[in-house]
Amino acid sequence: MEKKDMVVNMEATIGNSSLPGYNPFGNVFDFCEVEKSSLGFMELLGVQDYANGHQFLDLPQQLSSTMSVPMVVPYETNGKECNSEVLNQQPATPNSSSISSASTSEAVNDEHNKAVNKAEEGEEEEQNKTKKLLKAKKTNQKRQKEPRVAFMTKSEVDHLEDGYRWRKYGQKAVKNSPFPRSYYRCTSASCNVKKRVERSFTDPSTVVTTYEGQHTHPSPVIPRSGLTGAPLTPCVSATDYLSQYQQHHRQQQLLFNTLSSSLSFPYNTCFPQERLVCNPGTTAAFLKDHGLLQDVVPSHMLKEE
DNA sequence: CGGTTTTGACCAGCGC
DNA sequence: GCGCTGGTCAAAACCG
Repeated sequence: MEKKDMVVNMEATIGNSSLPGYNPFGNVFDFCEVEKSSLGFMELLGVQDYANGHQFLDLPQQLSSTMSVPMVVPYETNGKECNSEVLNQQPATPNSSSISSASTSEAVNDEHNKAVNKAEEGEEEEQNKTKKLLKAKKTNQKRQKEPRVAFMTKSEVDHLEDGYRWRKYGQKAVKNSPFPRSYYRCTSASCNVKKRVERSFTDPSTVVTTYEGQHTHPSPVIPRSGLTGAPLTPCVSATDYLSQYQQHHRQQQLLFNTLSSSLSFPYNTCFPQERLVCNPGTTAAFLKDHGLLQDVVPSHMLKEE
């Protein structure tokens, strides 16, 4: 039973980093600046080791910086999630999350439409038919799970701007938590990316955002000129900071999406730090193929060898 | 008026 | 079979 485990690799990468404060993507120092501005309501929280069920508690000290760390929920090849409870930091029940993909929903909608068109009976019977179709469809169709990426971020706002447009389609109370979980779907047609947003009850200042799937379109919001990767400038207000943080968050997700799609995410070999930093040749080729990264990766990182 | 949010209902999967 | 929980649906409300 192979586990696609990226979190352990992330720790190794961070631990071996010769540049304290770099995350595996090399875009951390901006938030060092923020922390010094004493407005730092966001900080590194640690990384959950999903494979072994414990946290790397010393990670904040290793990094000595503030940032949000992308975390990956590993999946076994049989499709079972190893541990989905990022928020509550407790073991999840097996198969606790049953997720139907948007393609499933579309298929279901097709069936629904067919049922509606065919039915000549009264409304009630029509509805019953539709429900039966829905049930049959859901029962027969094996649900496929998309790879997930979870961000733990200290933030005062629940729904962080990440450059994409989302439609909220549900909200549920979470067991053992006073904070509800919100469900969002990307508004772009044919894009089946979803995300869940929930606030940690162990640390209410922490927001856990879990992305599922990969966008099939570029971000509709981000102005490319704004993605320089330059360090954050000193902030004069929490609003300024929030704005810069949100931009950073967008950058991180963009980078993660780009890497994910380019490296057949979830990958289980190495983090892209070497690609981006240690191997200029690879970096150049990489950036040539993935123009967005030029906006995301700090320029000083690209120059290093 | 069109897009988004809210919210109660429904469903699937799991444990007992 | 029953109850619990997470995820989704969809009608109504809301908003710009």
